[in-house]
Amino acid sequence: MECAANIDNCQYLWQSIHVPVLELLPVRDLRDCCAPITREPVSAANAASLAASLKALADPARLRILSIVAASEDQETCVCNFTEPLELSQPTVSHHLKVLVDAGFLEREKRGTWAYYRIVPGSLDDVAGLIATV
Amino acid sequence: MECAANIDNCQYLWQSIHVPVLELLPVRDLRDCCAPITREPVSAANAASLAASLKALADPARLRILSIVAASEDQETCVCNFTEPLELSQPTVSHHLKVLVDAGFLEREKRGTWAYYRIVPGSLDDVAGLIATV
DNA sequence: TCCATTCATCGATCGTTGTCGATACATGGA
DNA sequence: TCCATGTATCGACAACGATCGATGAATGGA
Repeated sequence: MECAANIDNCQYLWQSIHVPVLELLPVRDLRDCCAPITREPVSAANAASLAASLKALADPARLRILSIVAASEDQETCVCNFTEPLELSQPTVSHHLKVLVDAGFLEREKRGTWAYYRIVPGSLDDVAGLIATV
Repeated sequence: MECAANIDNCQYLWQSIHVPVLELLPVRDLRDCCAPITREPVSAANAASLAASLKALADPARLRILSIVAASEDQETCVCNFTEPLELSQPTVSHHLKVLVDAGFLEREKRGTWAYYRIVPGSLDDVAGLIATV
């Protein structure tokens, strides 16, 4: 289930990238105050999609979680490695991990009693690229 | 006052970029479950700073506002151009504009009765660059 | 089979935030 | 000076989200 949600999210991100965000359109009517809009701004759907991804990133604890995973030797970490540096309870850490998995930034693999998290390759760069195209 | 807040925010962003986010540190103690951490993760302060910037961006209306400004012919727009495409009330639009100005993504200039907004050059690319370094 | 450990989920709390109507402020024209 | 217009601010409300303790589910070992 988590895996499916993850794939969906990746596809969503992928679509957002390959949809032309800014397209040339005929100039609109002049107004009293401002210059006309020469390009079609980002659509409401694309804005909502990117906003959802950014919302998943816009939390100090989640940014540090991603950083901790990226900084670990095997590029993966179990939950027990987060609670101490973040100074957060285990349920709270699990909550943040779920948000990041659902948003497509982390993938989860359970081996025995432990759950290991890895960064989905390219996911952060994708969002960074989308921001620059707004 | 708004101008000062704007400058402060830019400096904050600037510092975040030039502070080395990931620094090499001696390997920590091995644990039972996970590989050791080989690099120092992003600090709590830097994470909070970046999260604040991302939080300002993580809203569909604000992303569309930035897009509308970027798509306008003179790279600047007055408030009256936002309410219609966003389908939001004027106070709500003003609220979002204030958030973006406080976060350092927009700058505001009042000419006569109208207020014009421009994108602070490089601000979006700065955040995009920071995401890739997490 | 029983227990300890790891992690996810649930329910509750409380601060944050997006939204709007009402209002205040500023500007320019009559 | 008075009024119309554009914009910001205020106050309130509802929805959201970060957090935690308690609990449940799964796994592995004794």
